Amino acid sequence: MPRRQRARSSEELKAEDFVDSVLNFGGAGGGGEGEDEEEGEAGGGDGQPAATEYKSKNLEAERRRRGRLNSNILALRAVVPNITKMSKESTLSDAIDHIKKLQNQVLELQQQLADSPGEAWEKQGSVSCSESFAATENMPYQGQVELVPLGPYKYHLKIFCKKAGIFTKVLEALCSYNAQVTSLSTITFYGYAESVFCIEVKGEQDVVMVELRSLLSSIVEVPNN
Amino acid sequence: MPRRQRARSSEELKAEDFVDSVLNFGGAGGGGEGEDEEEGEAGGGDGQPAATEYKSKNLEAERRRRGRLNSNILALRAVVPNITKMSKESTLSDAIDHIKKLQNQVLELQQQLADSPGEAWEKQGSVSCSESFAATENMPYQGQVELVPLGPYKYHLKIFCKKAGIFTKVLEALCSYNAQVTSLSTITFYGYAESVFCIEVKGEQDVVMVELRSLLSSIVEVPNN
DNA sequence: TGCCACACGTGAGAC
DNA sequence: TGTCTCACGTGTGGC
Repeated sequence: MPRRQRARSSEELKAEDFVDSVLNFGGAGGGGEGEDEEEGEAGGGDGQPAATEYKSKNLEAERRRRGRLNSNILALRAVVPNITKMSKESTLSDAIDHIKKLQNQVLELQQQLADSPGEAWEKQGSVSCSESFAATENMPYQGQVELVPLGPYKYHLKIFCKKAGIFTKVLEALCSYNAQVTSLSTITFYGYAESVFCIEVKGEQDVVMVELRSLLSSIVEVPNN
Repeated sequence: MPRRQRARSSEELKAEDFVDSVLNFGGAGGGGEGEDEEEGEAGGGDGQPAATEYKSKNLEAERRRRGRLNSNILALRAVVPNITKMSKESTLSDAIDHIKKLQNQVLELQQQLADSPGEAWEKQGSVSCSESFAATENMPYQGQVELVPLGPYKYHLKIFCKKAGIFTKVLEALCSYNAQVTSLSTITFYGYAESVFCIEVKGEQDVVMVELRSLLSSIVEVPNN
């Protein structure tokens, strides 16, 4: 045991020599064992006082790499709201949990939004609420578009569809044809929606309206994304 | 220069001694400089052949810690879909980007859901879409509830309000009063919504319906959350 | 060859 | 006191 201790201390001394010689702690380490490196430095002839005597090939590169890694950990800690402990490990764990939570949240919200239109009645309401509706199951789904002339430049646009994104596309299509929406009525049931737009298109010819109708049909009949 | 080289090599020798003595590379390192450690081992008296001679206090602990850290990095790489490079640094960067993206997505979806009823027309459509609506600004907001008897156990429930959560609460209230919703019509405009429910309440007395109406009023007139 | 990313064991410091 | 976390420089393998 004492011999082991002796051997260990001798190793430690050598280690200190080595580390100090690289880390420039030589001044603090001081004393007798420092002589070797100082000798070496003096021989090196560079004017610097016990500094920059030997650089391992990739000392600075490794230092930079550590810096980048640390910055990333820090940035990760910045974007994760719930940090339990200020340690790398818990930071990573919290980040993982947070990502999972966010992914679940996104999935939930998308589900809610997809089960619109009309306020996501069935999903947001509890099951008993859903049951309180008169049952009308297995309604066959078929997107439909009607464009009915009402008068000069006025039309009724009726659309029957199911998914949310379609409404936005319809609105954009109307915009692209300079159609003014003067009123809008939507009836919803079990996630299906029938909407009636009152639109005004100033000075457009019938052929253009046929084009618009065709565009709307392609939108509504597209498979639900 | 040659002297510097000499000094450096001497340091390297010491370093090798130290590292070898710890890493048990002594056999490979062999030769003259190995004598020191072997001497130490022999002195130590443990029968093992040049192995496990000295363990820094927390060698295994640090090894475990590294393992945990690595596992976490691996787990992080597992939950992040877009991994650009198989490196720790890019893994962390990708994780950060993914978290930011998810957070934005959640915010967007929540916005979309909150800007219902009626499919978030104004928000999802671009500004030009919003402008294509005939302007009806500054509509004074006042939640309203009407409960009109239609026949035996049948009522028309008319609700005018703005926010999404209210619909759910209304539905729950109807459920709690055993009101069957036979049909529903919603008209939306600029985020406001007027809904007409056709409901059936079997065998309830008028006083209960007054109670229900009062409950619905308290729901609708609540400040927008 | 150099460059890059990684794992390694160690010492220092916090608790 | 021990335990834990971290930063450090080095060796090594892949390109």
